[in-house]
Amino acid sequence: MDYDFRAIEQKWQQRWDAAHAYKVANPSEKDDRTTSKKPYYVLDMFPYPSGAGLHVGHPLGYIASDIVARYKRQQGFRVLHPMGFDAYGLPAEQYAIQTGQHPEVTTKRNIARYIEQLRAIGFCYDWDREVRTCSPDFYRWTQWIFEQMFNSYYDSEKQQARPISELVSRWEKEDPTWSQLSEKEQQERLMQYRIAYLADTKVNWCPALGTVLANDEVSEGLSVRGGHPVEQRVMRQWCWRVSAYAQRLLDGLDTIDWSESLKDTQRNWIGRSEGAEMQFRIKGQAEPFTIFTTRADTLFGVTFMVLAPESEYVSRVLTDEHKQEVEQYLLRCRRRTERERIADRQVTGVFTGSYAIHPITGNEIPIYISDYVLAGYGTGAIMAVPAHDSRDYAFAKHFNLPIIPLIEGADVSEQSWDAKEGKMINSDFLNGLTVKEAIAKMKQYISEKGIGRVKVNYRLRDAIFSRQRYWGEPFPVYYKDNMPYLIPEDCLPLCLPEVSDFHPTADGQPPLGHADLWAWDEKNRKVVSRSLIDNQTVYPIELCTMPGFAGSSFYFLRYMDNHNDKELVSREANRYWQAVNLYIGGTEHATGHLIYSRFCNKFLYDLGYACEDEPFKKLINQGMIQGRSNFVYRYTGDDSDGNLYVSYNLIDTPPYKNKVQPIHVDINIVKNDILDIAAFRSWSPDYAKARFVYSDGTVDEDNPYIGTPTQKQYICGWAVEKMSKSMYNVVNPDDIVANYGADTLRMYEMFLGPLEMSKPWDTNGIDGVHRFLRKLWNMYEAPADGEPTKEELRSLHKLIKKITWDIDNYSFNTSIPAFMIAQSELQQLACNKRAVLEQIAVVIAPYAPHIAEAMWERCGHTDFVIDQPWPTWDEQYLEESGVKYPVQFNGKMRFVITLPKTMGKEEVERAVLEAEETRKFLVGGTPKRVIVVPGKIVNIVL
RNA sequence: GCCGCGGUGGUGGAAUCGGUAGACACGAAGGACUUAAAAUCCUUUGGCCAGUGAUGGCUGUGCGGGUUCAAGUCCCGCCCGCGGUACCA
Repeated sequence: MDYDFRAIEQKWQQRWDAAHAYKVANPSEKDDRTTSKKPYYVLDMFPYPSGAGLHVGHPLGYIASDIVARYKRQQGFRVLHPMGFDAYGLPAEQYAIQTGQHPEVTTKRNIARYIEQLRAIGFCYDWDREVRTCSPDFYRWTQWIFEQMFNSYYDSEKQQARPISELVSRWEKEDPTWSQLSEKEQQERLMQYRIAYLADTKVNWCPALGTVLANDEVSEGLSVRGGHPVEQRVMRQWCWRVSAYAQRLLDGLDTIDWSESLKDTQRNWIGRSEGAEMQFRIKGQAEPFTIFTTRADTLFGVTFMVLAPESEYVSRVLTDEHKQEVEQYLLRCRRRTERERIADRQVTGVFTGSYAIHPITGNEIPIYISDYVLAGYGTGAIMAVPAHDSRDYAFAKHFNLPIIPLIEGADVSEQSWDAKEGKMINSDFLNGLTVKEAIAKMKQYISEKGIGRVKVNYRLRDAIFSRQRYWGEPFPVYYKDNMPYLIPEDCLPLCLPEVSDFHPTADGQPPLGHADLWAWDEKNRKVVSRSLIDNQTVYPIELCTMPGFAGSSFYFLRYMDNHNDKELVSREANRYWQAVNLYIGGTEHATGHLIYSRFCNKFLYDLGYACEDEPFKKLINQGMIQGRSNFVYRYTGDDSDGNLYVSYNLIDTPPYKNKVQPIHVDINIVKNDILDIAAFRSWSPDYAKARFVYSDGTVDEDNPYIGTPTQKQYICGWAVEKMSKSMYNVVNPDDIVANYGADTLRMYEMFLGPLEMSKPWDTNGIDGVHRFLRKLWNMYEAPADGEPTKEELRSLHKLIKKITWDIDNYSFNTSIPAFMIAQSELQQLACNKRAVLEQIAVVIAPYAPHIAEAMWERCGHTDFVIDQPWPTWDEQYLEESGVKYPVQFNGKMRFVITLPKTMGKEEVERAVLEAEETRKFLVGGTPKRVIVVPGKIVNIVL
């Protein structure tokens, strides 16, 4: 019978569904980790359900994790392998603005499509555990976590989050000023400590999207989503105090099994730098100002100071004489967008008229303002050492300021010497020391003299948590006297209200400003109409919503216990599953999701809601699947009518050379780079009159040939690009499933190459994998009883060993050839032994579960192959009596000799030297040395 | 600029601990079957050279050095591609 993959896949998907084969229950309460099955948690980064559906790039990681999940299950683990949807976000809302369709409607539709696509591929997800961030029974916990953060502060001594009530009771005892503060003043003070807090911050404002964006949502001054310009603004925003966890986020990296490159990306993003803060007096003022430097050793080379334009020190150093100039400069800085600043690297700045006093020499140092100093880092003020910092150097050259070299032999006439190498000069008591010694000595000196202190700074900033958008989690917050108060925990979830319009309001409020039912009745503890706001018992509710990373920062915990309506996750469920054993997803989340969720998890850990400090024990980044685009080449010569297309092999030959324009062509009308000419002509009216210069150079007006080389062909060019609609190179998994089956898709995606590497999707090779499955299927025509032969067992056990090694090492690509080789060996042996065939079905089940079930059934079973225990291999079947020794002469392989396995080093040497072939290659000479690696190789040195 | 990853046939890739480079698959070429085509099967397939041929020789993993009996793999110095990041003091 033919390999009817459609029937097979449909049948087994239905059977799995009917049997709830992928349902994973938590162990009952009396079970614990020692009595129950061991847990294993395999997680995929949940997708944002876009309108375009899945393309073949998305399932790559899902297939890999599915293989691991199935393998672990067969090894006897209880495997948690859930899937859900990161369903809030900008695209659905942008679409709503354009079309007027409610984002909930489009989101639901998109999710339904995603589920359909995912089901077709045969993943072993337990759909009972599905979560969606936009559903109230999920975002209730998003809001709950926000409330916990609001009610917590970071105790820097204990290095953990603590209830803010502890801080209040400490102040009540120890700080007499506390009780004298008004309620509002107390709230304001507490706000400076809360882990979720409200603050005036400089934000990335994106006018086109009408919202604020987090740093990781902005790249090179443009929004990551949509590519709109972003500018700087100061706004009152909710923030997550991620920076408090900087050190722990850094230290935790040493305890987890992630790729070095991903850890490095996080380390750079956290950006720890050890340095010193130093006080400089301002001439004529009592109060000093503070700068941060990592090069305390260069204190004797300071020739000017620089403040960030937004620095609070600016107002203090303003002199009447320079006031106008400075204000003009500040205005100019404020007007510039981030993008302009990045694009235009010219040195700019202005002198304030004030001077600082050098803390050791007492010299007067001019104070400048320049936007190369950032307000958000360190103290927003620096001491400039032009000889040893390239930015200071450029500034000094521009304003003609003195440059004092501090390192012996450093030539600073053309550029600064930034390296921390060399011996100090011109530096008083530091002279003669190395840079490293000098840094240490100066730190000690300034600490002792009270000039400054040792300080560690982090680049990591707090995360801005407000979005001026509709399609997100509402903040459970209302405002009394302009101060935020929480909606009581037992009133959650605070559901997203309906709005008449998804645009901002006329007065510039976020879309929730259109909602009528959006006021909090404190007395009756419920949401009421805004018309009832009296600021006595009814108050306005926050109009912003939460950002995308709110829900994705903890969803992995919720899967453990997703139907629990009392707790985020029960203690038992959390203790059982603990943390994600294997997390697979793309690198694009390196500095966003993977920082925020580590932070959020650490916070929940501090409060005792999560039992593991790090949420993702092992993480693999799957590579991107790029598109493989095809091109046709339109002739653009002077005599062209715009309808002539030149075959790719001729575009560099006259008369077409440099006179063709590449045009993307839909990859669906190209096969093996040969264009389907009829399809091309009907693809678009623009090409209806297309004529072609075929690969053999003939110009043919209207002969739509395609096929064998005896006929005329048009060869397309190709390139590897991002997979996107506009490049006509999107490949949809549904089409592959329809044409080849899910098992072929799964195996082919793995076959493409190592999971972590980026690679282009090239459908050309898929036939080989499909052919293999068909050949394998044909071997199951009539499984027979009988003892397998030695050779058959060797093939089988070689395969078991290989596949086990591969999955344990996440080397999925190398498994496919192993299956192919086993199939071809067994076919040559004409093997039809049930004992062998059923084991093949068991080990291929993680990769190709549908055909594996059908093969298992053909072997006479009525249960599921996916529940069969993972086999072990027996080395005795792998042993061969003889060893094939490659024999090298001077490192060059000459021949292979087979010798008994039992032979020792000397015997092998003797046997090789006596061999007929050896004499030929010695050509009479005597070997200088013979290297024998037993069981491996022989090398004869002449 | 800095950090990370990569570079192996026409293509995707294999070589897992320094030990036969190119497994496996695609593509291509030739052949079988067929009225024909599709499908299927068989053979060949890194490059160069010699030979009618079996075969043999040289060369070959981005480039240049080095370590080693032996290097795609380790070390040093470059080149190229991809990704991330950037006035972070």
